[in-house]
Amino acid sequence: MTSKRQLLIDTALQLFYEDGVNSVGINQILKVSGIAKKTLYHHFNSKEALILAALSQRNNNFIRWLESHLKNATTDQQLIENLFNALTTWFTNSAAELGDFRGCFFINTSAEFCDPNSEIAKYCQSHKRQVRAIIGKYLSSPNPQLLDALCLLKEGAITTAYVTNDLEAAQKCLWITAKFKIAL
Amino acid sequence: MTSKRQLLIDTALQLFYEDGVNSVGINQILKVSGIAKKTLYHHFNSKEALILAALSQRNNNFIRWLESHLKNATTDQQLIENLFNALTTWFTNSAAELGDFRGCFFINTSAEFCDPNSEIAKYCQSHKRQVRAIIGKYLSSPNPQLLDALCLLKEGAITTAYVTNDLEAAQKCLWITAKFKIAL
DNA sequence: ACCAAAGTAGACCAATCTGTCTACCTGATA
DNA sequence: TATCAGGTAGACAGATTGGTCTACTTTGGT
Repeated sequence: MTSKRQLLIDTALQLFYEDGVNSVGINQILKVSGIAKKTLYHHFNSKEALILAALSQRNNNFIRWLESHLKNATTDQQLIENLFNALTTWFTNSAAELGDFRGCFFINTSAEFCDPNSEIAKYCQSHKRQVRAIIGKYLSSPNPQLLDALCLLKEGAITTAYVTNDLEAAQKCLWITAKFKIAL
Repeated sequence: MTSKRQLLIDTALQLFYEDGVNSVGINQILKVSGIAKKTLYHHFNSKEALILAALSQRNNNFIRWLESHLKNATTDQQLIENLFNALTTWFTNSAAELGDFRGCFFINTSAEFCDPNSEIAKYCQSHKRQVRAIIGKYLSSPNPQLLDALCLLKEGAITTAYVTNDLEAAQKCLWITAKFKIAL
């Protein structure tokens, strides 16, 4: 069955997100999941392939979670509130689907893979594009400048919440957007 | 003399920033710098101590660079322009003092060290506090909300420029601040 | 002139890393 | 019933990791 494959991905994602991709060895993943090494290399060619699978899994989880928070917004103002309120639930470990907050898995993983042409770096880039597209989809009308502003504030909030442990970062973004009535 | 010590720090910082702290081994630093292992461990107790020294060096470089760009601003508007224009020169590799852009060394290093109580994570946190304080110092009057906005946008710009290779991220921040006349 | 600190080269250690391999077991399907 | 993908355990290989150590040389200040 593919259940072992899935268990490997789940375990890898959990550990990778928790400790960083380079800090987690194959053997640790095998130990935690209770799966044999041969089985891992039957399903994945290399550690990199497993990392990509974990990134993909996280991408799916994150996008499903994000979309569930944005979908019922009827105005741009509501969309903005939903977005940053959702981030706050994430930062405060109230978003069970995303696990204990340890920053953005894709930003963190990018930091560990310098080569911007690696598959891993490219995947992280595409994740950010997807997230941007989703937020844009729920805007009442195309508005690249507002979209840029929301994405930049979002990235700033995630980074700030993680590095400086400022759990209010997303709420501050809300106050900021409230101040500038830009194109709302 | 301490010249060897300094050479070690310079080499370590260069390699750490380029490839990530966990991807660079002690032996690589020794090879590049041409310094003996005994000498390294004479000056530093451990790799972690060397990392902390490299972080400190980078902190000094960055703050000196930042301050040089902000100091002659006479209005808040000018300060904001100086800040984000400076970031753009960094992103486009026109800030020689900071080396080829590879994101924020402190964000990247935080991503590699999960434990928020580690000395390294704490140092990264304190760097961000210092940068915030410097920007605040040059505001015409204390304005925590504006300061929050600038810091969040700044973090967002750095992260976005690095992960998605969007070199215009800082310029977008400028357009955004131009739109909202918040407390200027 | 002397002495301690700072430096050299590099062997060595134990641990860990990714990845390969042998030998065997299990269960579903043709 | 035969077959084959998927699974097990774990030894093994080859490289690399951070760090210690010995034995020796260079250098600068008193």
